[in-house]
Amino acid sequence: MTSQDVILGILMKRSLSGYDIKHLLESVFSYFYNASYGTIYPTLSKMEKDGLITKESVLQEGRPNKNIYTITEEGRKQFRAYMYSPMQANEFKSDGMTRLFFGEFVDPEVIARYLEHGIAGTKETLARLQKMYEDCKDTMSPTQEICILIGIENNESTLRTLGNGLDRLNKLKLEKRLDDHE
Amino acid sequence: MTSQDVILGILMKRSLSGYDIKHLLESVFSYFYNASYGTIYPTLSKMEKDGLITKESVLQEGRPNKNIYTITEEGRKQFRAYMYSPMQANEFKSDGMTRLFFGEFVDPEVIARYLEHGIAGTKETLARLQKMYEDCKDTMSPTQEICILIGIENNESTLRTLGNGLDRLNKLKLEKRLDDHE
DNA sequence: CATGGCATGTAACCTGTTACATGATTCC
DNA sequence: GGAATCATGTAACAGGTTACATGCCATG
Repeated sequence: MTSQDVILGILMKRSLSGYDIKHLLESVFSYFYNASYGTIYPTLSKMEKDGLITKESVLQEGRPNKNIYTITEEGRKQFRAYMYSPMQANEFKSDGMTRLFFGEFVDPEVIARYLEHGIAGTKETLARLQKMYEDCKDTMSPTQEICILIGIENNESTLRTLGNGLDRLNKLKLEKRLDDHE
Repeated sequence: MTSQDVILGILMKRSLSGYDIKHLLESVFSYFYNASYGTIYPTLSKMEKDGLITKESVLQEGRPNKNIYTITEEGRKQFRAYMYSPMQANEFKSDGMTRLFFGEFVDPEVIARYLEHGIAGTKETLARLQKMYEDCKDTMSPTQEICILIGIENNESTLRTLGNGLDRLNKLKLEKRLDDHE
């Protein structure tokens, strides 16, 4: 999965500008994919050069001009090729988990901070996904609904597991305190 | 979090070779971090040059020689700096979720394959984590235990949610079939 | 005799981010 | 007056992967 594949998928439904695409990625996709302008604009240029999309400049008053990109038949073909290509494994990289793994080298208070930070972040993501689901569930495709429900369920579970982690940590602290009094 | 931070953390406990580090990453870390030899060896060289670790060549008979790396006081200082630096957000990139999101453009059978692929992969990860937990739980630090338990719980949840997704999909297929008969 | 484990290393490549530049308009 | 939104783009850099090169030993 490259940014090109994702952009092609987005353009399958309607023509958009690079700016629009970025906003879509931030809202709907943010849970499983992300890209910066520094990726999007050069990729769009390359795709146009390769004939996968066409550019139409739209003049606007009071605002900068827009470049609206439309997928070509060649682009649709390319997108289908992606959708039928072998699947790539998920990629997950967690600074929080890494720190937790090395937790024996820092104070328990720091570990608690790690977990609390994770809990706050997960809560935010969850709230965002739930809001999105409420706002869009009538206009979403069935598989998009599955997709967002999976995201919600996963974050709910992560929230539980991080909470459990914090409980385990507090239990450890308590045990240690009891040991110290022996 | 860079590969340097992770390598420093690993060397905090004992001195290891690049080859050993790679194997550790594959087994214990694979759930939340990964690096290839093409990252590990150049990083180790750079770290030695920067005085964070020292190299000791160990001659072996019947096998290639090993370079065993040991963390220095400077390296420990650097590692502590990482552990107290601001936390980075988790990174998650999912080809499967992306395809699911664009599911309206392919046959339902293909979507089912996506989900089944995800289920198989998650089961594998889960089995690996559970085996690791059984094998190592007596030698793990408390926070490492929390870490692996979080991984297990998360994969159990993902398995449930993917299963739910498959059920939802089958329900949709059924509804569609009923609609077609009207 | 081929495969896989042990062990290190590099060069070419890919993919992506950050930070900057530009500039008008609207909202507080 | 300052910040945010709209809108595009690039250059420098970071961080990584893949594939290859080397070579011996043990196992099937």
